[in-house]
Amino acid sequence: MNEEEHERVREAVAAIPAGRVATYGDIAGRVGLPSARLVGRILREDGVDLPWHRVLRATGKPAEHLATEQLTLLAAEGVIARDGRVDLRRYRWEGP
DNA sequence: ACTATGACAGACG
DNA sequence: TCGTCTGCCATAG
Repeated sequence: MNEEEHERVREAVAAIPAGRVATYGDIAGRVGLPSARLVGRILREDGVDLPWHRVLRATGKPAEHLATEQLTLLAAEGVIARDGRVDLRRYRWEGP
């Protein structure tokens, strides 16, 4: 991993509008990373100061250890979760 | 060099 | 729709 990619991932995440969400895979594809796992790794490192809570799994469920807080933050922006799962068809951000 | 470990995703039954 | 299995790829030990 190089700084170049970290930087683009941060931009991509920062670009997600409030009230919308994206999946790890969406971000990976958008910045050209080969695996969605890498996005999670990057957010684990410098996710601080970014709207990381707008990034979910492809299933609409957040990562286990973050579930509670992440869903709270999303709810505060109007993103409602059903049974701990967000409706991607409705909130997914497809870019500008 | 090898194995285990994840903020993951897609295929399958 | 859900649980499981397999592929994924950088890191750590």
